[in-house]
Amino acid sequence: MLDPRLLRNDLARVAELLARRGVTLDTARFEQLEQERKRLQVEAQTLQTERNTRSKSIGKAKAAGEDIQPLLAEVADLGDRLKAAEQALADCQGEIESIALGLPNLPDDSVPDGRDEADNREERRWGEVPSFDFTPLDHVDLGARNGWMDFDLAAKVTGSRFVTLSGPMARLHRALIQFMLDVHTTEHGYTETYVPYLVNADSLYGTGQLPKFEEDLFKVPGERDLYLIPTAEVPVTNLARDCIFEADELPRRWVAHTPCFRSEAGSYGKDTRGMIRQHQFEKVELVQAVPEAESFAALEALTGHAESILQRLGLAYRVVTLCTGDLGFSSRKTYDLEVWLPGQQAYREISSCSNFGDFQARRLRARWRNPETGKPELLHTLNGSGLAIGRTLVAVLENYQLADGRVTVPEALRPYMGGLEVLG
RNA sequence: GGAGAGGUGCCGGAGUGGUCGAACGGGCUUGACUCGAAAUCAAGUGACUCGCUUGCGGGUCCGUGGGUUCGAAUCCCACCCUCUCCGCCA
Repeated sequence: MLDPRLLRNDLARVAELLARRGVTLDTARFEQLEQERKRLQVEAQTLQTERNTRSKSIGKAKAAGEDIQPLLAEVADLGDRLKAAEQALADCQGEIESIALGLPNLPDDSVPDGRDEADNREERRWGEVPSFDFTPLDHVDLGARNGWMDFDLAAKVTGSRFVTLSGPMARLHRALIQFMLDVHTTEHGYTETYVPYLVNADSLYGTGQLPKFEEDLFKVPGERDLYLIPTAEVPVTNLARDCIFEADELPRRWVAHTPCFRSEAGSYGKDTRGMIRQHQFEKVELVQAVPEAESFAALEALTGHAESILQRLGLAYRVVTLCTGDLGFSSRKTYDLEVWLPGQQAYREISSCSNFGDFQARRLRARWRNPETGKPELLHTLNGSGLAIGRTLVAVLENYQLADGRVTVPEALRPYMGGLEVLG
């Protein structure tokens, strides 16, 4: 959520920045609601003051043994007027809040303007795009070998956009998870964290998936509705909800491996082949909570942590800054890491590293106590995939394939594969 | 699933209708004492928010949401969560 004070005091600038994202804010309507809010709030609070003072004097009079009937008569209609005023204020504030909850974060100045991913800005490339003296297969064909990867089986068990892995392929999948967790915990200073895969609505409001993006989620109906997590970002970032951290407890760096569940509504016909876009996939997620001053340095560091995984696996990739039109709802700046996939002859997203500023923290009431002021201040939250496991598996298969369909195991993963050098 | 207990400030823990944002203890901060420290003494110590604004004055918050009342931490209703015992279970 945006800073309500900014919305009040500099609405024109907010509207201007939102326009960069292609979002139109009805400033006239908003200003009108704000004025209304102000008027109603003063009115309601005046009535509350009156009620408080009068009730107190009734209490005193009664204690003194005086007749309170005349006093009671004086306040006869106060309750009704107060109730009406409070209701009007609540309605008005509700309306303002529903607008505010629907507004995305403001893009940082360094974010390029643009409409869609075609306008993203490439920052750098790493690694050599492999060349083959044969026509490389994609991961679906490679995985079909020996029944290691089977989409039909998964379709029978569940439906489309699921996969089953078998034998060494399943082990390679697991090896990637272990490898990534080990690197981030031992070398990058993250604390390994295990979290629930079902979350309540409050958590999803906190990180911004609700109220706007419910259709992307799998909902589990029950006495109290729960949702399957679309990313570990939700449970992990919510660890900081309603917290006030001391300065020496920061920065917080969490890493968690979780499955992720996405309904992929609206992506019909997109990436229907293979493991690129599934309803269920694994991810190792990096999450940080830091003071504002460290926010942007933390984004660079976090992106570097994710990059280091690709580098150790020897996978060519590029880093792009998402343009305003491609930026996620809660993010003010995002770097995507795109890995080279020989099967598609293209760079494809494998990690998304975002700085949310205080946008999530405000919804979460995630704060820290600034020793300089002694006051609680909103934290800045960040997260990034480090990395998406399914897509990394795809990248390893396609980039390390041999002419006969076998696959070399990247050296970094061999300790996790019992020393195995070649799959197949 | 059955039975019971409970959710109060950073922590422990009082408070069962009126000056309670909340006793008391601990913690923490500051000051005094001390060469220094400990002990002791004194003062201070919640969050959020509104209006005018060096400052001042309000409001809200005692699990959450409703209700009763002039007035609710205290009474009523619903829900959530935690703990104990029994059952079931990986």
